[in-house]
Amino acid sequence: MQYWLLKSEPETFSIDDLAAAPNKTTYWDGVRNYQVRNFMRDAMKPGDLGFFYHSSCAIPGITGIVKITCDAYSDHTQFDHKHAHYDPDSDPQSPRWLMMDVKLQRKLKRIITLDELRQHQKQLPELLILKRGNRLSVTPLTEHEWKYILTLE
DNA sequence: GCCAACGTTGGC
DNA sequence: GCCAACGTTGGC
Repeated sequence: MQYWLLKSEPETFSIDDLAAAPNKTTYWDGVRNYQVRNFMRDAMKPGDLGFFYHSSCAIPGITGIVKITCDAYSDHTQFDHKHAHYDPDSDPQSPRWLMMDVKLQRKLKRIITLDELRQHQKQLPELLILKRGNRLSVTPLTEHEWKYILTLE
């Protein structure tokens, strides 16, 4: 069992959008970063849990808990030349980019803000979201980080 | 293989 | 809108 933090811009797709989706499930498309692709390909497994994080917004922070519900599979948007994430260099026989499905487990009772996480940096010294320059849209968390953050709720 | 230019992310 | 950080691209 692994733990993850998944960033989403709420103006594009928010925790409430996920709550309103059929079966509270969506596919996580648009990853165009090799490190994140490799996480999805090599490390993320069905049953893994993730924090749903709102980024690039007024109050960045953790808003919910999701479950990974399948292994990574080809992200179809890479072959759609009308799509913003179209990748003309990806070979359909060997797709470069992957996505997976996530299902909402529950919304948090309240948002655990980035600001609040920073106040607990001593207890979370390796939390990647708090590191300078961290821009990965998917990052792993340790079990300790996962459980500690949940006690803040 | 180096590295300058450029694009993107994301907090503020 | 600004800008620091970082990944990618492409000329050499």
